[in-house]
Amino acid sequence: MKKNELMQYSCPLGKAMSALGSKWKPIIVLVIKDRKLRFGELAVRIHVISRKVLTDQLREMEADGLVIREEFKEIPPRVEYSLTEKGLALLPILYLLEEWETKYHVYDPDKVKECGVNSKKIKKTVV
Amino acid sequence: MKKNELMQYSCPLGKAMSALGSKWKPIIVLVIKDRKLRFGELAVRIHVISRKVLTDQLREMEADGLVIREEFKEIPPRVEYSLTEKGLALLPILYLLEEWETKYHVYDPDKVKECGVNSKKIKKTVV
DNA sequence: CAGGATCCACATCGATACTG
DNA sequence: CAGTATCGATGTGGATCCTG
Repeated sequence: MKKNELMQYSCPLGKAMSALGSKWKPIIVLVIKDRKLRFGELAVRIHVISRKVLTDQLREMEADGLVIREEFKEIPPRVEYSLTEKGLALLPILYLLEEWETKYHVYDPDKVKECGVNSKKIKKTVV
Repeated sequence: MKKNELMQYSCPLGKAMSALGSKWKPIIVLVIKDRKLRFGELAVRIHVISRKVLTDQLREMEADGLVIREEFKEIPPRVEYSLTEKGLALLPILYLLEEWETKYHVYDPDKVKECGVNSKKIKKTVV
């Protein structure tokens, strides 16, 4: 997502969407939600995402002030992610979005496919 | 945005984001907001977006039940777009997002750049 | 006027291999 | 363990030209 192109027309909304407008960020926020998680735990919980992309997303979210990254200088390395106040403040809005989707949901088999977490399979069959 | 890959882990949120998770859709919703707009009017108001992409986005939003497309068989052609109930229901959430962004906004010159509508320039200089 | 069709450039994603 | 580096495939956006 080309962030810089988002900042136009409706500025605050543009910026908001640049902070969470990616595929993964809202989901990452929901996954971290209430407890610190290590990188590996995140990777397992959202294992449809490659580790590289997960890293990228987390870095951007850190830069956007959504998550806190704590690196422990240990062997083996340990890194824990948690939500900032800003990230936490996003939760109610995400819940509203879920409600909204649930309420106005029209079942469209072409779009819904499956909701399994094992997307490898989905991806292959869908694409 | 590969919509099909969004439907995992957190389903309702995934679907919600697939409906408005693109760069432009939230902005389009805000622009249409309270009155019907013709295609050309939309294109002018969001003139950073190419007409092709605007068309694509509107088509997807129509399929997602966010907007209504009314085509008048006239010469010259006229097409008017308006929000569905579902699209309207999204407005308060978008306003919350704006509030959220405004409240937690941290000024980061590397990210904010400009909020001008003339993004050609922005793009060139940024990239 | 509102687009459809093409073509091209560029980003982004995913897989793999490697490192401290 | 938690990344980084690299490469290739895929997707997406923009520009241009064409049509009813």
